[in-house]
Amino acid sequence: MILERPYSRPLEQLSSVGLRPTSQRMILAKLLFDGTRRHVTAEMLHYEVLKSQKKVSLATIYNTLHIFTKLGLLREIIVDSDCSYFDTNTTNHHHFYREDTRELIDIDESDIQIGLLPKPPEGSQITRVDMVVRTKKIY
Amino acid sequence: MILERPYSRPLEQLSSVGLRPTSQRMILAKLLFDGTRRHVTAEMLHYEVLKSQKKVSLATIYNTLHIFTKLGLLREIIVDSDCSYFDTNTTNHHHFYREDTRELIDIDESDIQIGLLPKPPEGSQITRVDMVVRTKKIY
DNA sequence: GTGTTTGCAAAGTGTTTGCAATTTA
DNA sequence: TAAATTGCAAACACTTTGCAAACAC
Repeated sequence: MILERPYSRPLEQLSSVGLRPTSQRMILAKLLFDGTRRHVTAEMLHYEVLKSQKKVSLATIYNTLHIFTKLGLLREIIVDSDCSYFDTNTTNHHHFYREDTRELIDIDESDIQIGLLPKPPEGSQITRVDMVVRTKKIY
Repeated sequence: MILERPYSRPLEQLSSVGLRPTSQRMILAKLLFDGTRRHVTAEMLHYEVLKSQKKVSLATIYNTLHIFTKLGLLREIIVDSDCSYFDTNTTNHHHFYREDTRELIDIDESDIQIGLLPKPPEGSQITRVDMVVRTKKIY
């Protein structure tokens, strides 16, 4: 597995998409773009912020996650109707979803071969292929 | 494409899983198990019930969809954080999701070749593989 | 009769929004 | 100082739940 971002560059991430580096965005960007692939929910991020003795309102976290997603810094992953996950890996890849821990785990695109896709419905074009391999705990 | 249920057998569907055929369940089962593959949301189903001059409360529709899902009559498909879809086709298959119309379209398992899956995370076993091919409108 | 099922209304949950105060450039 | 951003609290949409009345067997 190759990491595209070997070390943290939160400021560069923000300025690369033309966003003002406000203190809240910097706090979030540092947590998100720390060089590892992360899958976070708004609540998880909020908790991490508080844990680090800082403060960003939940509303701002939601707004920021969506802004980051719209600008291509994050990708939203829909696997659970209860909450949205945001992935710092915005390249094409897939996921295991552990239903026991509600945890997402990357599957590299190269680790799964998908054959030719059928033609999309008339008048529409494919934007993205998401494969979710759901798993449960072994008892 | 082969239909597993060439004609409607709502009563058989209910009794096969040991559910009492109450009038509400019969109304819903007739709409759902009409022999075609359907993808419905609770709201859609509610609307169809009202359109046919009948009445089932939304709460009962939600409860019934979940009971049917738990008993294997339906499969829940998660593609949109705004609402849950329920699929009358409970065999392994995949979907196109038209983001413009919010419509699900079946892709037969045989229409897509998926290579070997990576080993699932330690302590977990694969329960299901969901592929969602998202599409958008061509302008 | 007895346990199951229903429907209403209320509550719950994750998320979004309006808007005044604050911050950035 | 003009425009962007934040945070609060209220609003929101979808979904679930408590409970009394109705129903199935």
